[in-house]
Amino acid sequence: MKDNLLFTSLVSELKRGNLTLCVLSQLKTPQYGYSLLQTLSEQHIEIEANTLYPMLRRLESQGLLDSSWDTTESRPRKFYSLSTQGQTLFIDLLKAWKEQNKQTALLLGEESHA
Amino acid sequence: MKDNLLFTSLVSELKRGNLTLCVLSQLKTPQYGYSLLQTLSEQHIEIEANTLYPMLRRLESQGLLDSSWDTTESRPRKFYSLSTQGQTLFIDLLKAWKEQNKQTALLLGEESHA
DNA sequence: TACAATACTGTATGTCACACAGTATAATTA
DNA sequence: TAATTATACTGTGTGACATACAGTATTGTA
Repeated sequence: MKDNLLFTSLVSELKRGNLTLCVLSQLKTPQYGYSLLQTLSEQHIEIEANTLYPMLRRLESQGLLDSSWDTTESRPRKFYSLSTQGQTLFIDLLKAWKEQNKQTALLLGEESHA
Repeated sequence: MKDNLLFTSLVSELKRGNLTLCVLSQLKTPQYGYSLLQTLSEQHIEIEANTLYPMLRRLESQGLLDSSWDTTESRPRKFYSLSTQGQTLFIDLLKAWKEQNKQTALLLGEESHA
């Protein structure tokens, strides 16, 4: 719809924090990168491999995710899941997301019928 | 509530794109930095001066805002308002925001009663 | 047997929120 | 009337992140 570069980058900024929340929400049960990519895509959450893989490594290094390699299948897969800290943080982050959305919607709502 | 640094930075990421949208929404009528700071604060949108001022300059340099100095009052004030391009972009960005929120809410909603 | 799909790693770039530092005037208060 | 606070900005640096680009290697399929 919009081939405007500026628009694209603003939408990207819009997605930024949301993507982390979405990924965390999916990792109550272990998943590996590629499966997450597909799950999220099916749920209409667009995230690129180039974004997801670094993000998973980052979240692990921050202590929010645990990981382990599964080598029993045909192909080695790195499974990630929420650590204890990750679970707690996800709950708080979800709360923050809801609160922020509520306030933003109020602001934009008032504007929209002005 | 949370003095956790990691949590703080994740919330900050969450706000990132939203703040731009909020600021754009307020500039259908001209406002200056300091007044915006107060308006947004009253509407429970937390944004720091250190964030807002560079953002206004950025949005102007990107062509989304026009600006003009008002020197008739006691204190010089730089007024910003949406440019034509800014108006169009705001409408598209608002659409993108709504769509993204809908999809995210669906994903998180399904998770929350799992 | 070539090609697409799967499943990653590693590095570089540009943008942004925010910190920190600074300038300067008006209004308030002690 | 002197000190302080609120107003109203500019400028620069840092760290985090999304994404681009490049690469590795295996499996399934046409």
